[in-house]
Amino acid sequence: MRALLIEDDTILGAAVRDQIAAEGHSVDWVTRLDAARDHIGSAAYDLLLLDLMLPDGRGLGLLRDLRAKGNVTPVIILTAMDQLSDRIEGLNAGADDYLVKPFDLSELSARLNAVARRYAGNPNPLVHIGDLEIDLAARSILRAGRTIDLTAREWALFEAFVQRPGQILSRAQLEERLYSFGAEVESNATEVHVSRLRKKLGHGIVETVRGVGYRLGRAA
Amino acid sequence: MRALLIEDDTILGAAVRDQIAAEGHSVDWVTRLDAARDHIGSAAYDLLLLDLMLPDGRGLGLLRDLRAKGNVTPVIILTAMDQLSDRIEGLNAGADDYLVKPFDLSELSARLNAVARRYAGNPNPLVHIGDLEIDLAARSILRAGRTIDLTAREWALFEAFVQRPGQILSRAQLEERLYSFGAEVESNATEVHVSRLRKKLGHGIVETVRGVGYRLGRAA
DNA sequence: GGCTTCCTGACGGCGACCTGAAGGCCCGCC
DNA sequence: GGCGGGCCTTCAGGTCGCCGTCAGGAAGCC
Repeated sequence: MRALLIEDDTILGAAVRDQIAAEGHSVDWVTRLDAARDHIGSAAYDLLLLDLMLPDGRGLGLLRDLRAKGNVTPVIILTAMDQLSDRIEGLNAGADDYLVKPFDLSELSARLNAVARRYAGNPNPLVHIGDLEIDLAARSILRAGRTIDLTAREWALFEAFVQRPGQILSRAQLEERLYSFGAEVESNATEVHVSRLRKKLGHGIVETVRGVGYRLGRAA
Repeated sequence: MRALLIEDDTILGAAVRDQIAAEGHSVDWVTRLDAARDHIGSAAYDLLLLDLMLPDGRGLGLLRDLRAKGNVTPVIILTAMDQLSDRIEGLNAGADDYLVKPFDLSELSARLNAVARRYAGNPNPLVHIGDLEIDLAARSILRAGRTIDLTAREWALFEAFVQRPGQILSRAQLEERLYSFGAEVESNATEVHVSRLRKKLGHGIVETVRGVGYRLGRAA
């Protein structure tokens, strides 16, 4: 998916850009409306992320223009907490969703996937691993039509493997992912989670690389 | 399309009437609530434009009455800038949209067309979830021929789930939807609403995803 | 065989979640 | 204007699932 980010705050913009890129999408980032118009005119985007307060005008005009021209590209509005009327106006002008600053990157990620999926019209992007059918956005796993439920930690682990198939992930890398930052684990908690994951998914899925870490099995 | 304009300001009223007529619709214009009731009782309108401050009372009562009687005619509220609470009440009472005075006639025209378009497809599409039959436009739910009544909050919640089947909705997303005009919730009100929703719809419908949010159950 | 690394069952604490009850607000009715 | 009822929020008590910890055993590696 290709997204255009229109945001003049450099700190926020960089964070958002990185997050979208981390999800495997490509991002262009501009800080002004005129630049945005140029980009939209010359490239096909699947999603626009639009800040409303920009140095050369308000973003709503751009949105209205696009919709008036029949452009139906999904638009997510980024807006500050106190600009209620802007949000309302934005939705009325044809925005698909909006995020109130400051927002969690996970929140952004969720909306992103929702919008992308809606736009694609597809049921969902599915990943197949062995006999498992995985819907990363909906956080669901199917085997032979039966759903498999994972807890938060189990899912975080599993997701890490699925997003980097074939790659060996060290314990440290996994723990970094499970525990938001700094939190140290001095027990074998990760091992335990791997064990529980295997119990639910079967033993061919996660493979031990002795002395190094874990990776997806070759059943994939 | 046939519209009823309920507005006591003669200058604004005339302008709105002319604009709607210019778009090729027919308009009736009244300046009082009692007259509005008479008209609605005796003719079928496709759209109501409702001012909230009228010489013989507040327009909200009329709106509530209509919705209570099952009337689903689209309603656009006309309201002054400073009456934020009225707008919230209005949307909760079942209005489809609103315009803040003073507004552009082009603005009016856009909303008008949006509403007309939205309700052009006559028979409402039905959504089936488990043994429930849902008519999103009419706000009705049937199980085995019996209707299930939801309160405003309950419906808002349920609608959110129905519109995004399979997707997990975080508390933040749900609350943003329930209280879209800025109010913050620091209690477990959302949980309580989910609880009541389950009591009315059955326990297979809304499913908890611990640590993440809620989603439609797989009974669907 | 001895050492290290890894696996997994068990368990207790904690926090997320659920739900009944109470109080307040708003609205319609008398 | 007072009264009653519906709806919403808040609060508190209780339940239960998840997670970290530990320990004993299994599996690799020399």
